[in-house]
Amino acid sequence: MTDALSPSQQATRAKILDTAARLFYDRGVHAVGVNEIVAEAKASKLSLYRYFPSKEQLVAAMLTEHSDRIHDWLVRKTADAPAGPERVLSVFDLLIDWFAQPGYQGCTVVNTVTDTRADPAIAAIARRHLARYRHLLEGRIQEAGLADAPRLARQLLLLIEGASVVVSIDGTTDAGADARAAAERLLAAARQGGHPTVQAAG
Amino acid sequence: MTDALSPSQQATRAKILDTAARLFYDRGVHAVGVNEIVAEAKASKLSLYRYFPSKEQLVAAMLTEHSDRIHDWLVRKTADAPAGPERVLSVFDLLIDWFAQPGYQGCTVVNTVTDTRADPAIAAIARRHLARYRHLLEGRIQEAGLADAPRLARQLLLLIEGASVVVSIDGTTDAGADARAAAERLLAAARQGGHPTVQAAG
DNA sequence: TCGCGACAGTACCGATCGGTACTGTGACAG
DNA sequence: CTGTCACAGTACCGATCGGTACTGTCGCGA
Repeated sequence: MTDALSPSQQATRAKILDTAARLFYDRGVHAVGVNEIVAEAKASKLSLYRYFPSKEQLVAAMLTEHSDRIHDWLVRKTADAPAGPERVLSVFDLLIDWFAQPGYQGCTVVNTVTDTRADPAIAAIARRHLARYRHLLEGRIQEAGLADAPRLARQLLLLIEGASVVVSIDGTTDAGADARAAAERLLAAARQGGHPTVQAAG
Repeated sequence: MTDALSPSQQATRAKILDTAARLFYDRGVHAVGVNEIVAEAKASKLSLYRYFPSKEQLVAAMLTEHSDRIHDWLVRKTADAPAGPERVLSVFDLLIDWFAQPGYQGCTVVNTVTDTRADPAIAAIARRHLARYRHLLEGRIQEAGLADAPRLARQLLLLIEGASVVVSIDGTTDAGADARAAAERLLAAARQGGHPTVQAAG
């Protein structure tokens, strides 16, 4: 095995990856060239193409690393919250803080899959990202002893992704709180155990 | 007033606009050049630049027209549905059909605002689009006699936008039904009049 | 019949794109 | 001291970008 990278090589690779992630997020994949990435990262194109065979694969590596980091962060942070429904809702509290960060422009995964519509590798990373997200939510919901966890997890994910989109378009963070309130109601309905419909409620 | 366009001029303009809308939706704004648009539309660049001063403004015109058309379509179709909560839910039925169309790649407004992140004109069109969407939902909710219409409208919009994103990434249409079921529960909770929380439900 | 204007088509412009080749330099191992 | 390797920097490649200029043609109104 000679394909292991030395510490300094890892540092160069990471520097390029971090710079690319920041620029891609700020302005979009198509609007940022490799020349700008290496200039900003104080690296050379030779280094970039040593670690990433093409711009496409640089984008894929960036997105994979980002998805992994977000997933680990969510797992760790929600584990700190008190058990029960509050732990499920803690996901929304994390997101509300995230949305409020200056320069928030929506979910990196969603933006990147939109930027690179024809790339099946990017699409696969995005599908995996959503699947892991649902898996995390489902686990937290089951821990809270709530029924119909798979469906609830899928529904909460809709609120999360919707809030991310609306926040980035509206420029306000209200959508985060709206999503949390909606999630609270959906969880409450599940705790009541029934499947009330509009008709049945009349 | 000599700035009115003759019927044949309107036809040329519309042909370019429709072709641009289709190509931009399929592959993204940055991935489609003006040469390809005029070739596909069987027009000339001279015609394109006669009616649209730049590619940016062509994109803006396309998005404005698209937003108007979607809004009119939603108003008209939901007006056909029976009054009451079912009319609110009819929005989701329309979207479920829409998501199932072959080649569905997400909401044009969201995709375009992601593609052209730095363009304030596009961002303004997108904000207006969401505001009209919320206004429509709010009206339908009020017609159904449900309380807390503004908040409910904002929450339903999160479900709609979230479902659009998830459908386009997952490649399945399940998210539409999930969004409808979640909306049904939120409407039922509003009809019960209370504001139940997870804590209060214990 | 004549003339005007919208038209499709094409050649072209400068700029920028992703990607390659090649410089010289500095660090480190034998 | 010497060879090696990763490095930053730069010049360069063909291709494509948005946008302009200029053909010749067609249709319509006077």
